[in-house]
Amino acid sequence: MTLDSLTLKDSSSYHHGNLRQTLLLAAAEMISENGIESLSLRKLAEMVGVSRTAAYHYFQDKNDLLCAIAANGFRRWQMSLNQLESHSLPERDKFEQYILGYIAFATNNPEEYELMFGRCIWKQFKCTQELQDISHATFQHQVEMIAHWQSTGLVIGDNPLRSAQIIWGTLHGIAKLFIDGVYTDVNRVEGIVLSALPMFLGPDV
Amino acid sequence: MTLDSLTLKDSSSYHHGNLRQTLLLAAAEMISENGIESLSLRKLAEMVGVSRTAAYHYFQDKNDLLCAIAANGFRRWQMSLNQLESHSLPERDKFEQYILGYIAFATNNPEEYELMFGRCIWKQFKCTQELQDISHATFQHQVEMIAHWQSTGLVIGDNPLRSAQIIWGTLHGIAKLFIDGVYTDVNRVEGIVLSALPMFLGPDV
DNA sequence: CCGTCATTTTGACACTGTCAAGATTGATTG
DNA sequence: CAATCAATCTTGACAGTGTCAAAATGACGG
Repeated sequence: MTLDSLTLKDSSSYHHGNLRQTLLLAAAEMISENGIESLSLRKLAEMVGVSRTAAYHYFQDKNDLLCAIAANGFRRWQMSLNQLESHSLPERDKFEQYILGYIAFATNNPEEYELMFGRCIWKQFKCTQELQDISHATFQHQVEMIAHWQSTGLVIGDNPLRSAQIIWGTLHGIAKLFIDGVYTDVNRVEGIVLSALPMFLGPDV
Repeated sequence: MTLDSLTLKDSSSYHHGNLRQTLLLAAAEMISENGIESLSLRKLAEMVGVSRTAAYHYFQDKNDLLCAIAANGFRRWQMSLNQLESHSLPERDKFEQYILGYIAFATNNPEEYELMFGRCIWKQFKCTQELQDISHATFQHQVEMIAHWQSTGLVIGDNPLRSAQIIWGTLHGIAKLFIDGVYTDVNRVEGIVLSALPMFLGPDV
């Protein structure tokens, strides 16, 4: 499977073969290059070498395509989580890696992150079932991780859901202020989140 | 100045008189009713009773109008801050009121908040000078408030800017997860932010 | 009354998402 | 092998958008 087969249609063949995959990849690239709002179905079609409405055979509408990209993002993030858990590290270091990993994921894939957690999809109640499922599973996964760290006394609080919401909120807020350009120096984000870390730790660590 | 004079053009007169104000008010209402992305200059013009391009005499483009609305939001928020400071309250209660006030402002005016702190304006580097000025002043104001609370030992940390960034990040993140519909039960936001509050307090309070 | 100027309108263009209907093709039958 | 069928892709069309250039309108000072 060459790159060409994923980005350009072999102009001799009417049927593309793997148009859905190609569209998803091209759209993801387009988005990460120039932002979500720069994605147009028509430009996408032209880039892939297909007519303007071809995508409608695989995606109900533009929102459906965006949901699929977001779902891919959740899959990647969950793989990150699994990989983190498979390492054998002191729990305190694991927690730190979780936090740094979250920020890294957000700042390295800002547009995908915006799609996953932003208003674009969630606010308008147009969330695909697929996206609903994978995102809920991911949330659940993270709550369980926090709950575990809390049960060992590493993380403060006695309500796992509450703690997860606060920690997540903090990470999300700091990430978003950078992603959206309110904080302008992206290089400082690690330092900020590292000084926030002790806030979450219990008294004995 | 009646409501009519602010929303509908007196059809007998060619010149509107206060079109800029009228456009700003109508746009703000339109946005807070149906969301930022539902604001169209053409619908706005029709609602105000004026032709589609009339707004271009007062605003350079759509982005310019959005910046003006955001700037109004900053002015309102800064008045809130001033009002809070003028009250005579124990500092600890003032801090709590600050936090609750921030969340209330964000959740009561979600679309305006999104405009003030979201990617829509900041990410695309199309920020008006007016908006630049008022927002910087507001940020500065908040950093000074945190710095003051920190100097008295109420708030943890020794770096005022750092602490301000973290506190603001946390508030922003929690607010945004609600506003954008990731957290769905808006009524719980106060509880969450109140349990986050102790994280920020020094050891002796 | 005339001209200047701020203000508003009209016409036009390129762009967007999306629908309905038709064209093309590979696969599956009889 | 040929005919049918279903999947796939294209064409035409429509309403909507932001925005520019040029024209029209009205108020006001000379």
